[in-house]
Amino acid sequence: MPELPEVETVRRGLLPAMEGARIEQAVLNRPDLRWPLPERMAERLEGATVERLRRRSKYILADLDTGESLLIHLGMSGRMLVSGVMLGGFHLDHPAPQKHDHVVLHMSGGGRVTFNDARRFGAMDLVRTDREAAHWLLAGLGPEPLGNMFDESYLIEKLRGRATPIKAALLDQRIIAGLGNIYVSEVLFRAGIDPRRQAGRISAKRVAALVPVIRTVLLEAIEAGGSSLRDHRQADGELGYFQHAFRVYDREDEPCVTCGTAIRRIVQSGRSSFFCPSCQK
DNA sequence: AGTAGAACCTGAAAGC
DNA sequence: TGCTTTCAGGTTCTAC
Repeated sequence: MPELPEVETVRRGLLPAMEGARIEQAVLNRPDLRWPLPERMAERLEGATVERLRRRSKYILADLDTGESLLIHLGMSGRMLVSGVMLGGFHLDHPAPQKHDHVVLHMSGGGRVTFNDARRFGAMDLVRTDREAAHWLLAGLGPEPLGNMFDESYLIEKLRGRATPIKAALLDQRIIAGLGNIYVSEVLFRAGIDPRRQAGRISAKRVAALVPVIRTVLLEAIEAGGSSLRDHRQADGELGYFQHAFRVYDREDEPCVTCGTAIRRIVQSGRSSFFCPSCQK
């Protein structure tokens, strides 16, 4: 489900329930997600106040006043539901429990945060905040695409000599952290690059042009997510999903928005890529 | 070293 | 209607 923009939208949606609030009760309905939950997780959470909510790539970090941070990844199907607070001008009532509600946090102030994940590819862990960068899940991540460490010269250098398709390179979280299958297709469409092209064989000029495209695509999606929070009509408290008009993703056989050619779908390393065979070379 | 593919899970949708 | 197959927005592990 979630790539960087969706995770950022989830983070923002969690703020009113979590930031500055105390975790009064943590209910763990199973001992593991993708991996076992950390030792004594409920005890380490209960009584702690959430000082800040941050995002690193597709991870959410809740900094606690205990010196630890709760690390959250939504995997493919992970969903966050907030209730008991105001969101987008609506008061969100507590929903009935659902199948796959794995972790429920009862917050001071009446807020509730429910982590639901059918496929259980998601994860949670507790890490010392001051040693967070060394955490095994975060240590290998490349730069934030919206941060200062990501720029034209970095990407040119990283892609140099690579035989892998540009699609796979942009999906590689060690090169750039936060893009997923949807936004890679969208980025390559806007940059006019064929997803099958070998990363190291794209001219430096075209690689450089990718950088602002990546930023624009992500920022537009974050903005769309922000709108969904402001104009939350369903008021069901589910965060991170929002209507966003994709130009190529999931549009196989539909006309290209630029030239009308039918969008193609191919499989690369087991995953769908969508592109316009006329606009992308 | 670098890359492609399988594996981890469940559920929704499409196909027959 | 019901059974089977395919596919899903992520990441790690294994095998070439």
